[in-house]
Amino acid sequence: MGDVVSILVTDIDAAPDRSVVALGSPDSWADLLHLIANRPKRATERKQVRSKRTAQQILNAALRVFARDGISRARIADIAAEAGISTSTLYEYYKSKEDLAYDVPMSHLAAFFEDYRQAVADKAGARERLLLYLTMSADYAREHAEWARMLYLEIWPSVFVSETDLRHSIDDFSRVVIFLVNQGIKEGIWPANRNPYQTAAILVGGLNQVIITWLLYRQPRNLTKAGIEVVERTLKMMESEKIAN
Amino acid sequence: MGDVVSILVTDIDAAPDRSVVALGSPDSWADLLHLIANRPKRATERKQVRSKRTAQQILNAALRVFARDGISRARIADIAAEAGISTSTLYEYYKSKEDLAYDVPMSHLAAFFEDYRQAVADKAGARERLLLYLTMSADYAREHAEWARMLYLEIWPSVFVSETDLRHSIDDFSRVVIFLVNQGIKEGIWPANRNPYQTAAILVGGLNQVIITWLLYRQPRNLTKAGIEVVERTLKMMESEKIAN
DNA sequence: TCAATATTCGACGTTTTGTCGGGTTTTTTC
DNA sequence: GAAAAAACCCGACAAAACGTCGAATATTGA
Repeated sequence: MGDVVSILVTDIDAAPDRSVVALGSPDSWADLLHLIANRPKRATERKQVRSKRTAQQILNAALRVFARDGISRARIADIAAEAGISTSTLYEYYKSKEDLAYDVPMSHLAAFFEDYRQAVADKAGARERLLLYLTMSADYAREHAEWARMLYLEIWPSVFVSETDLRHSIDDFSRVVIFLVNQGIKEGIWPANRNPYQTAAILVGGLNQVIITWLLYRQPRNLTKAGIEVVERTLKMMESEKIAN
Repeated sequence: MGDVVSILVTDIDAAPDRSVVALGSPDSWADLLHLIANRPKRATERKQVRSKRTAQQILNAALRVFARDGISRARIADIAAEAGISTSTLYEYYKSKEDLAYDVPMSHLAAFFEDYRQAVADKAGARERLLLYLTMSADYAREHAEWARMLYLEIWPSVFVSETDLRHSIDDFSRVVIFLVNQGIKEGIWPANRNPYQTAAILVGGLNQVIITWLLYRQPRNLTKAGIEVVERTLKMMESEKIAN
């Protein structure tokens, strides 16, 4: 999987520093949901209506062209043409192709978090919340395949995402899983003698593997179903760990 | 995780075509090992000794520069300079940057397969072979971090690898896991009512997640240990599935 | 040794990225 | 509601990176 959950680590060293702790491990579920759904968008917000429309057209065009040609092969001129503007206008919005490539996945990621925030509102237990989260992420990839292709297969793994805002959003993805794993341990669903980061890695890794395989080969055919199955199987195995121990 | 194991799928549709079956699912373990360790190298083998040395220098230089700057930011001129040749000479060896980027991981991948082939010689059971395979892959990533960074974080997930020779080697990685999972099912170690592709996805996905986290953040500190732990835990969980069922 | 072949490189052409100055449209101010 | 300010847009141009070609050099084999 690549993917989206990679930072199983951010919080580990955070203990000494209050501010990082506050950001890294919100005390409550509500705080965490609020955090992930409200990451600052672009610093350069556009003022005029026409301009907002242009900005949106650029994002749409970029998604199409990047998905079709791949980021490295895609040309800025093509994206501008697709958006119906000149290349120099595009540079008015983004300082480089790299900058644009990193911004494209952001809006969708924010939309996913918002979707989840609403869907999870009436769920209480860690298991139910986690199951919903992971299966929704598979389903979201299926529904927005162009975007998922770009994020999972090109953007996420890039070493240099580390330096961008996008990194925070990607970190958020795993932060949620780790929070819920810890909650589940507190609830006694899963054994406490397991490393929660490792648990999260297995859950997310397995699912992402399935998602990526689907993105590349459209196998398994029904991603939604396959996502649910792999997550439920993994969760069940983890629950039986307690017994087996 | 990206990773290396992605093609959990290749064999599925292969049944009707004999040649594909033969290639995709060798009957014996020995055949499979032979296959993966002997993928054709470059088509353009060099004739002169001087030239072979130059070819090696290019690969070494490319690995250093790609790992340092990332593939998209790396410049062909820098790689040539690092290799002590002119850029036009480099084009004598590779027709494009992309071509070079895809070739760099190949030699190491072949070396890994060869290492494994030797190490597994005296192992018999599917479980032991699989455990060795996966833990060795984590350890190999640790030992060759620059290479692993390039493969796991940049090359592997790329959409366009599909079109290259590299894809075959990457497919080989998962082919081995799937072969061993099936062997384990025959041996009765794991339950037969599970989808072997899914089983492989969980094993590889979880491990790769750990490897990628290490590549990005050097966490967990001891990758070798963490790799063994996550694989053993997953294998144990899978064995207890039978009981829990 | 010398002819045939393989390899190297400097010079040059092409493509793509990115910048700049000025013109146009929209918003703000009075 | 008109003028000033700000935001926006684009054509022309500069810079950088990619990639090609033919001549020069080195290697091989007879």
